[in-house]
Amino acid sequence: MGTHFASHATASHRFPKFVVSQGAANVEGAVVQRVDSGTILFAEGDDAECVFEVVSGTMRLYKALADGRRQITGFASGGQMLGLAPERHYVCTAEAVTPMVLRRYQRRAFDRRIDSEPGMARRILQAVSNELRMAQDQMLLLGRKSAVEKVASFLLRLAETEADTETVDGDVADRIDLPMGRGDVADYLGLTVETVSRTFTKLRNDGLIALPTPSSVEILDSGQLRELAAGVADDGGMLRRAAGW
Amino acid sequence: MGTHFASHATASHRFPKFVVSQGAANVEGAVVQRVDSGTILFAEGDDAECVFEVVSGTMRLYKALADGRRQITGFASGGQMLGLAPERHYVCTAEAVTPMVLRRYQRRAFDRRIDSEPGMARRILQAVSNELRMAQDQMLLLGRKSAVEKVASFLLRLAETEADTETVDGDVADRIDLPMGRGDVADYLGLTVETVSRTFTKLRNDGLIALPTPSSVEILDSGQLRELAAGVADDGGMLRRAAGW
DNA sequence: CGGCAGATTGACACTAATCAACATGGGTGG
DNA sequence: CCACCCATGTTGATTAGTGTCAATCTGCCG
Repeated sequence: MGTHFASHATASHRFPKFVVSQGAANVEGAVVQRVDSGTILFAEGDDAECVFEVVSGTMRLYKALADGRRQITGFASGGQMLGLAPERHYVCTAEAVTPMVLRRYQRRAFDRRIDSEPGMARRILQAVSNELRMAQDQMLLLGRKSAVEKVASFLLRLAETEADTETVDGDVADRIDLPMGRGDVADYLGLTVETVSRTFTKLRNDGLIALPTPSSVEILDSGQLRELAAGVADDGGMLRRAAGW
Repeated sequence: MGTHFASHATASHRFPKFVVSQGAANVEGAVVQRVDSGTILFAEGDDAECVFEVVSGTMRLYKALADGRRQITGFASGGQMLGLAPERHYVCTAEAVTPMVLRRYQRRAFDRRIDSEPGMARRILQAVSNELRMAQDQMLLLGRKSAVEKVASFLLRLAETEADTETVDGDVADRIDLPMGRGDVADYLGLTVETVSRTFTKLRNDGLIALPTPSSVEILDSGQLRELAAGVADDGGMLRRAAGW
């Protein structure tokens, strides 16, 4: 790891837009709300007054250190709920990657439903548990995977969620659209923009993926990608060759 | 990061004891259970048939890659619940670091109480949310902190939890007992044993901590430790000195 | 067409991993 | 009771993998 000075933080990271446009349609306690990309929906430490549901678009959820180093803890899109955990304050910052449509609920109304509806708390628990499971996978990725393994895992995860929303079976999509830029991917995987870029290039040169544009990826060899993601520690035979096996 | 081959995995990691001794006392659906250190209480992927509560001792919770690389996602001690999330399978492995006393509940009985008692689901939700918050802190640590920052954060976190259980105020304990070895600390922080050891030594030489024994730490300068943990990127003036400021 | 943000590539620096030797210390058997 | 042994921890030398700094490329929008 380097010296960590946030030399690559861009202006949009440092001075994000705090404007939150007010929505219109009101359906059973929900307010539909439209926000521009770059909008900070809520910041780490804010009073958790609302719960949000993503209708369309992608958000980045992150925590940051004093000097600007940032760790994206997850991306939220299509149907995902934000601010579910019954904490007094938001535990991370939520910022729009793309223009978005959201449903906003008042925390108080939400809590009432939790206490009244029998199955409600259970459903929320299910959602939070799911987040926890993903968080633990991410810890394994951040703590123990190499750059290629991280990127491979990331691509496969995206491919699976895209396949879930588009198809019925548990297959992976062969074409992924990346709503976020290299900087976001880097902050998600605990890498730098340059390393992410180099790793994409390496995977392309090795024939595992194609990059029609920087923001769209085609998966050419999902098998090898999966091996990398699972951490089989196959480095293309470099070790074997070096040792003369 | 290195080549990741688990050359430092010890025999106890590879061939842990799977024996789980059967307990005796039965209090309102709970079975008290005693296990030796090294015992695997449950493994990642096992059917989640029981919920456990730690009475005494410390457990490591971890996920592992195919080649043995291991990421400890957390340590569980005094009063903490394991296997709360309503998943069909355990999402990580739980192994005793020290000899332990546990209370074991049947999952089915637990689910019944969740559905019957109104406040129950909410309390579980609270516990799972707390785990999620800690998981996100850990992601920030793993993805964006340097070795010293990681170790400083780790020590402070331990000191705070020890203070919570011993004192009333929010102060930190000045003396910490580490139930786990350097290997566990390394796998928790995404480092190697050697780096953890070197970092402890560095903190001792800098006068921030004392090490009466390898498994007990005294905090001498919690202020500077906190600065390190918060990521103020103060490297003790190394940069300035090197550049001749 | 020009400008600019994002992405890529290259050269180099540096952190932490690897490999290896040595220290410590708690337990066991003679 | 002491010597040995093995697990654990520490320290040293070297290197691999990423980070950093800097230049260049690409594509989009005014």
